[in-house]
Amino acid sequence: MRRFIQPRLLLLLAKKASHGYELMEALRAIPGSENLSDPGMMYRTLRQLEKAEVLRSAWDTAGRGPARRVYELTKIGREQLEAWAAEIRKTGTHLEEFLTEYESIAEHRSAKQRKRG
Amino acid sequence: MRRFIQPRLLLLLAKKASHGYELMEALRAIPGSENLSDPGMMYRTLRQLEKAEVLRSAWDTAGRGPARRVYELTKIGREQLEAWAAEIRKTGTHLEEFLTEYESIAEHRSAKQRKRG
DNA sequence: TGCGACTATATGCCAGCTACATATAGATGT
DNA sequence: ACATCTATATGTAGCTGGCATATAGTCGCA
Repeated sequence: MRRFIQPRLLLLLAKKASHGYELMEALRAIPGSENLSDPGMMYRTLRQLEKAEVLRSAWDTAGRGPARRVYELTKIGREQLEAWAAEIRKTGTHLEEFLTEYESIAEHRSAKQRKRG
Repeated sequence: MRRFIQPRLLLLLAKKASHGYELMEALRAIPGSENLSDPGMMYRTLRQLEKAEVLRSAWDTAGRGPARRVYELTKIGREQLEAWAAEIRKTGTHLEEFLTEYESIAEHRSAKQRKRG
């Protein structure tokens, strides 16, 4: 699934507004999404989503450490997330169909092998 | 899922040796794989898989129409397909986890909306 | 026999994406 | 003062995907 970082970010932000660094660490903690936690990808993707009005951001200078750019979902963002969910459901179905097909021929093959052996 | 054309081709070829044009039409007929049926992609991917010794090919001049380059799986190819299946199973799991999470927050949101309304 | 449609393989190109490296800088602890 | 951590951002090179284009054999048919 291409651009899986996008739905992952939107889902995280749907739960709670957050900034790049925190999102990066959150992704790092999700099995199967570790590879999405590259800072380069992160920040560029966030800016791109903001440009598309899927997210909006504001600087947060309170708290400790350097200033953070805090992102939150817009209405478009919530709709986008729903669209992603629909697409991911479809993709999941296609993957299952693939596996069913694969297992049917794989079993066929091992049946023949049992016969031969 | 990146490069989904590869597992799809390998699965088709695991069932039956075939050539580019036929594989293209086969993909076109599989729901969710229509977009993989571009001839440019097809032929390049097939050559690439042959170079990686996942497939082997031979010209077939019998039958009607122009000569066809017929591909079949190698042993490496069958192993590769099995590896793809394993990866796809994993990806499927991650997608399900995503959807479960999404549905939990989506439900939460609509519960709040019902309360408000 | 000439022409269009179909079958078949192949290359060119470019925009966008990904991975990896690097730059910058404020805050914190010792 | 210096290292480490937090935080954001850019540079770049290679790969991928989508779309267009080239080439050519075969078939049906008018």
